[in-house]
Amino acid sequence: MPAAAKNERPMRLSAEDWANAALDVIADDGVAAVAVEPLARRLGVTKGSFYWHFPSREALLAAALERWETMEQETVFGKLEAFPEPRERLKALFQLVAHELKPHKIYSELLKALDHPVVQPVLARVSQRRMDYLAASFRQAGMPRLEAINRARLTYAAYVGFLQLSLQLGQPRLHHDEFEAYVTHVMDALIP
Amino acid sequence: MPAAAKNERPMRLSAEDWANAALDVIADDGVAAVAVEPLARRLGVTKGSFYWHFPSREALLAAALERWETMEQETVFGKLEAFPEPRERLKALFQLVAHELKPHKIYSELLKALDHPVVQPVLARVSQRRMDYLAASFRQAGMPRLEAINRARLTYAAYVGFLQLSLQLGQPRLHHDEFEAYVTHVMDALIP
DNA sequence: AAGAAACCATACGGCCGAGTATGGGTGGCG
DNA sequence: CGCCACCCATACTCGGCCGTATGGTTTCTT
Repeated sequence: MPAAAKNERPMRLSAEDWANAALDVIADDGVAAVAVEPLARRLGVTKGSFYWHFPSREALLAAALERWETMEQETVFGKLEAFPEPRERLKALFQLVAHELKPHKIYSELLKALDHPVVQPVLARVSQRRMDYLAASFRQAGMPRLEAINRARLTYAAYVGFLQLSLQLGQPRLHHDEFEAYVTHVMDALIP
Repeated sequence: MPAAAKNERPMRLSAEDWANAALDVIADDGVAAVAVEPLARRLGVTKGSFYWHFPSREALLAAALERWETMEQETVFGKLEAFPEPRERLKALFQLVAHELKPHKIYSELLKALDHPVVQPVLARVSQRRMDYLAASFRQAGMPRLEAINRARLTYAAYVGFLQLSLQLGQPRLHHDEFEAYVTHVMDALIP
């Protein structure tokens, strides 16, 4: 990653660099803020560069989302393979989600851009995978099938809502103690 | 409301008409879609009309949101005054939210526009009021104070997440039976 | 070193929406 | 009737972003 694009004049970029920059913008200001010319300024080049790598803005979005989807696949599920106990795995998942909010910023912004035709199918896949994973874990924890599915829905909805409320509506940002109390409460209420 | 703006040529508008039209657009296509010129076309007039009633687009948004905030105040809480029993009131609230999704479209779209400085404070107020109401109900149902607050947070997060997932990501739109099963599951899990 | 390929700058046309200026029409009210 | 608020149309300017065209420069290749 060509992090410092400020001083070193001769900076050649690749398509991946553009996709990464697009993801950064999405995380900070949302999908709507992904514009070619501002992005080029941010990278210290002009749009003449961009249109060599991509045919259109849409293509950049598609590439960025594809990149994000594969990355999220590995990071989220990878860290949970270590927990064979379903209940412990669920607790680990809750803790994981609760304590590193930064990687969830992109998901939250994509959620806000769900009307965009390029975003919708990606989010649909990712969300479905996650909910299936949750349902399977609840099932392994002893729940009957339908109940596990509904509990997964509820849990994932609580996750999504929590993201929107705490990330976007940054207002009532809980402090450490009461936040931990909240996480504990959620686990008690949702994990059988 | 001057619903049919198609044929009757001499149609005078008021500031309220513009605010209502803005709310319609928000419900359908989000806050970003509230633009003066398209709105004027939709109403069968030109922007010359708009800039008589409002000094800017921001002012229209502010007026529309103020209007929405007062209206939502009455409708949502008004229907629940009939239930003195806290547990019954909570169940009624869940049923109410689950079965008339249309009035929640605006809330969902505003949630997606939370980065907008005009939207943020309004949503913060409304959300806080609703969560306070939830917390009070849980408390009346016998929960200790802190637990009631956290349960209110969880419940409201589940509501927000459900809105986003079902309204925006319209994909896995549950059918009647399994939807009712889901609502029942949620009530069993969250209402003590 | 010569040519090809990769990468980028400059400059242009076009769309669309925000505001502004200005004048015209329609109502009520004396 | 005539005046004055009220309401709207027309016709601009301005800025921002998309996409295209074209030519220049660097880097690889042989």
